[in-house]
Amino acid sequence: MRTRKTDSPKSGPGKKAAQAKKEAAAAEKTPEATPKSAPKSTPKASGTKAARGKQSTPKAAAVAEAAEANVVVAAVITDSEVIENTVEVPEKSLEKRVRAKAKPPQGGKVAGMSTPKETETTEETSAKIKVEEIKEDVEEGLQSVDTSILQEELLKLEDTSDKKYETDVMVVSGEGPEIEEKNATIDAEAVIEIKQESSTAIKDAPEANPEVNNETVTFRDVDVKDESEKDAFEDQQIEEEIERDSLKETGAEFPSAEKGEGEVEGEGLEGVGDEEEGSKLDAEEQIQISDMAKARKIKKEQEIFVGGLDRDAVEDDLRKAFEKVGEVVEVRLHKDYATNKNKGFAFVKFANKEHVARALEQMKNPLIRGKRCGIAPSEDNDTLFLGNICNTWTKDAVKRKLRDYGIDSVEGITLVADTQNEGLSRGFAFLEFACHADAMAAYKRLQKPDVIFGHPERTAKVAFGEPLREPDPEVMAQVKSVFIDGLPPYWDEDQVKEHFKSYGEIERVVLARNMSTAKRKDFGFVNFTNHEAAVTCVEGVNDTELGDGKSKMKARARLANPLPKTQAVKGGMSGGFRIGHNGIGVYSRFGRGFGRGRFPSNRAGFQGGRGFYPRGRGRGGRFSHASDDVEMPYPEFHGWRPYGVRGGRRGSTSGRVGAFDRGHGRGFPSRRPPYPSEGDFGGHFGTTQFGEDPYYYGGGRGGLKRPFSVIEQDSSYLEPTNRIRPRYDLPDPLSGGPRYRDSLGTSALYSRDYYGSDYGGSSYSSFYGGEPSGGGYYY
DNA sequence: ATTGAGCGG
Repeated sequence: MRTRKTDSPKSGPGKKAAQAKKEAAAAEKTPEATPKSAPKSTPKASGTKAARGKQSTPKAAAVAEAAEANVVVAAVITDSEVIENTVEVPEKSLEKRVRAKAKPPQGGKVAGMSTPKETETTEETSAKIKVEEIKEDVEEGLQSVDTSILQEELLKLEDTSDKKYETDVMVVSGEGPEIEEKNATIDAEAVIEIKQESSTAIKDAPEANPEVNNETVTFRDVDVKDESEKDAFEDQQIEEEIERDSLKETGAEFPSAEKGEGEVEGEGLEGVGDEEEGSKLDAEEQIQISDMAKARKIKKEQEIFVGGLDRDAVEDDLRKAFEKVGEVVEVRLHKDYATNKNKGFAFVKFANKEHVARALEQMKNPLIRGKRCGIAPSEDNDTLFLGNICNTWTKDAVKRKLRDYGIDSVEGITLVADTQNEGLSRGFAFLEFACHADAMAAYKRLQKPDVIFGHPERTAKVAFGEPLREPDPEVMAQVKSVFIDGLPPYWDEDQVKEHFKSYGEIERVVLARNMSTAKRKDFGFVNFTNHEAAVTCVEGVNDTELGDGKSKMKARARLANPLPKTQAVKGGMSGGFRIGHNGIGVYSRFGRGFGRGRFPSNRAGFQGGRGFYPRGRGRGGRFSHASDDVEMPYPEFHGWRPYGVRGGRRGSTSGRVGAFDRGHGRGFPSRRPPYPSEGDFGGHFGTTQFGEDPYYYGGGRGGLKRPFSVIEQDSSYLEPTNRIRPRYDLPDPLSGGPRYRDSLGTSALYSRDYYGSDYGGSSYSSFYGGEPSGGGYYY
């Protein structure tokens, strides 16, 4: 059963040129010249490697045909209905996307296949994989198929033959009404070759031809009804990955990467998944990474993320909307061909970053297709998650080990402590880097199979960190109190006041010493009479040493957690009263942002621990001004639900209508009670099924690194590490692994940790019942 | 316990 939609997803001007270019590139390629993508081979598989070498003419023909086609290669597993993977330009992305989107076949059957250096048992496991099994899974509708994995497996099977493992490939060419589809049945290898051809073809033109980036991908995940809510994040992740590869492939275009075409290509085909021995990234690789990161950054700066789109919105709707504020160069609307609708988000690329800035200024909540949306900058993640660390290790041990692996660019390590057991960690840490390039380089290095952090029989897990949350800028802009960690314990209130009075008029000082509740006694609060003084204090004090010479202590200062005082927060009608309810993604970082470095932020105070607000003269000054918070409050952007949703929540998009409306007492998802403003702290957070909005983009220019919450509802998405190198540490094969926190668990976790202890249960007056706004009960 | 600790009123 063919279910593919026939509409043409793309319609970019200049596409023809790109196509021509691709064709030309493809023409130059001979099948023989195509380096085998060399799916990582296990020892067992190596015996069958020969199969890869053989080139058959029918295949070549199919390859040629596909390469000629301007875009889509849809792979359908023979005899299986339903499953299709349709990928549009850039073709090179196909494999990556498929891999990224699909979850591996059940039970870890495939789990090891891209992890050549796994244990003996693993190899055996993967050797047992049969295509039929995969097909069964497909037919059962249990999951989508990771065709790249399938292909790899096919190649490993001793008896792989063209006959046996045919795969339907749908080639779509043309555009608009002239779109033409052809089905061709070819063998699995040919599919791979097609992919390879495609990927080589695109390398000629990525940045030069923006339209080739006008990709849209669709996957028919039969086990998911409505994926839209999680798609944004994963798609961006995937986009990034693709982009990374794409840039990598075009390394030759970058000044410092002087690879020959063949090499570049080979390199590119190896992709992220390659797992060569070798302990360090070589210099060239480093350079490449840094180059692509630069290019990436530039590209990212030229675009914005648009979320909360009406599902029926089309590229043109976006274009029209944003043309008002800048020259729109490209609209990448992510679509779901299964439903023939968009996925609710898009990336809009502008001519330059000034236009981006303007858009961010003026189009905070654009009305597109009649629906209020939200926008955010598109940014990078500089934080790595490192798991599987022996829990007795100290931060220093981690740091040393990282050095052993040649990673010395870490700017900060947050080794998460085990609160129960003094001195032990919870076995994971966050590594902060100065930039995405550094993080990426480290990521690559840590991917290698020799990376072990003391955990017996376990390689470390590496991934990009999930975003932390940031409080509403408007709210933070009113905080007058500074939380200071590392106050000399012998200071009393007066001494503290004396020490900080230079920053502004101090209303009051509260020391932990005098708090019965405080576990530590080395922190305190300095309450100024105005926000500016608090900010000044934070910047002045942070990372300086305090003390009278007896014992100096390095202090860390942050704006204190805002006190959720009703409307106070609202500062009029516009504003972010939903403290702790927003979903601004923030990656904590050290030593950046604030002049003297910065304490790692966390969920900005709405986590069991109150956070340090990472904003300020944010992020290298790219967008922020110190006054941002004050002068330019960003309206909220409430989007989809973040975390899991209890039954039914996820089933439809209708409940999301008006999700971005706020402050008017209406427009919230129908199944969700209107937010009482502080109910977010109280009732709301106590009620775990109502999670935070993941797509809150409060203008995002502050610490927002990624406008998503990454928490997954189900396990059909693989995070980077998994895509690249599945591990065997997934205790529950059916769950997709422990990293996929289930919705309720997640919800509960967040509810408790973020908001529970401090705010939970408190009853604050409802916004809807509310007191008049204004005032601002912040300290 | 493989996605973050530390915050009063």
